[in-house]
Amino acid sequence: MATFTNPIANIRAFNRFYTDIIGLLDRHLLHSRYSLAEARIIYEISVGENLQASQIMTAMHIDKSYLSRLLKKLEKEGLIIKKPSEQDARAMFISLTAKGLREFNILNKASDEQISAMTTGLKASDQQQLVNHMNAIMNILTKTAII
Amino acid sequence: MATFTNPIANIRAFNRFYTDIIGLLDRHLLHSRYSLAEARIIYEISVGENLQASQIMTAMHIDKSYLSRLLKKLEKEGLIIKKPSEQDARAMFISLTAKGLREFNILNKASDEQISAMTTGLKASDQQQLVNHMNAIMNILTKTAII
DNA sequence: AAATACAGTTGACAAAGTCAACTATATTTA
DNA sequence: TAAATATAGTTGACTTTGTCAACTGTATTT
Repeated sequence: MATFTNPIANIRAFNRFYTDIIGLLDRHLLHSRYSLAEARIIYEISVGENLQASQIMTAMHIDKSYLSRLLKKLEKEGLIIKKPSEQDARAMFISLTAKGLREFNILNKASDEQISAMTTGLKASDQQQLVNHMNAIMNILTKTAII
Repeated sequence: MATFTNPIANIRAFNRFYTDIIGLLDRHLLHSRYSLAEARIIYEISVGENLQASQIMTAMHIDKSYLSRLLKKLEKEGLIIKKPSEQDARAMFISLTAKGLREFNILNKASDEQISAMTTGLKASDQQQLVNHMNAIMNILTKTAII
C-alpha cells in the first residue's frame, strides 16, 4: 500500500489517488457534457455569487484568455450572464442563470450517483470517515490560508 | 469555507482543493520538464517494477494509444526501456533506466521543495495532521479495494 | 496630461487526449 | 487443426484543452 510518510514523497501517491477517484468521475461523468474547467466555473459561481471574472481566474489559477473563452461558451449556452460593473466599466460580474443553476444541480446529482456507484464497496461508516478526513484536510488548508 | 458535508456535494470542493494544491505543483513545477502524465508513468514504474504497458494503462485509466505515445517519448529520452515478454510476444515490459531513476528522484526532490515553499505558512503540527489525514483516506480506500 | 496598470478579448499556436483502423500474436471454438 | 475471436500495442487523423502575445478600452498614478 502506498503511504504518505511525508508531504514530499506523498505528492505522487496522492496524485494517483486523486486521479483514480476524482479524475475518474470528472473524465467519465462530466466530460460528456462539460469540461472539468467548465464544471468548476459553474461551481465557483454557485458558491461565490456574482463574481468578477478576475476572481474566478484567481480562484482557479487559469489563464485569463482561457477563462474568457470558457465564459463566452457558457454564456452562449445560456448558463451564465455577464453584466458590466457600474463602478468599473472594464469589469464583468458573472452570475448563473436559472438554467445554469439547474445544470449545477444536475452536475451535483450526477456526481452523487457516480460516487455511490464507485463506493458501494464502502461501508457507511467508512464513507463517513472518508468525508470526515476530507473535511479535516480542508480545514487545515483554509485555516492557514493556503487555499 | 467549503465543507464536505457528503460525498456528493464534496466532489467539486475536493476537486478545487486538489487543483489548487496538487495541480499547482504539477502545472508549475513538473510541466516544465514532463507532463503530469509522464511524471506519473515514471512514478508507476518506479513503484511497480517491470510493469506491462497494459498494467500502466489500467492503473492510470488512460487510453492505450495515448500511453503508447508517451512511452515512445520516454523511451526516446532514455528514461525507460521496453523489452518484449518471452511468454507473450505481443506484450512489452517497461522498466526505468538508470537515467529514469535519477529523473524520478529529481522529480521527488523538486516536489519536496515546492511543497515546502507552499506550506511555509503551515505549522509543523498542521503539516503532520495533513499527512495523517491523507494517510487515513488512503487507508480507507485501499482497504476497500477502491484503489 | 502622460504614463502606467488593469480587465477582458482575440488570433495563432502548442499540448493533451481520443477514436478508429491497423499489425501481429494468442486463445477459443467448431 | 483451421477459423473465429480476443488481446497488446501502434499509427494517422482528429478534437479538446490550454497558452502566449498583442490588442481594446477603461482606470489609476505621477
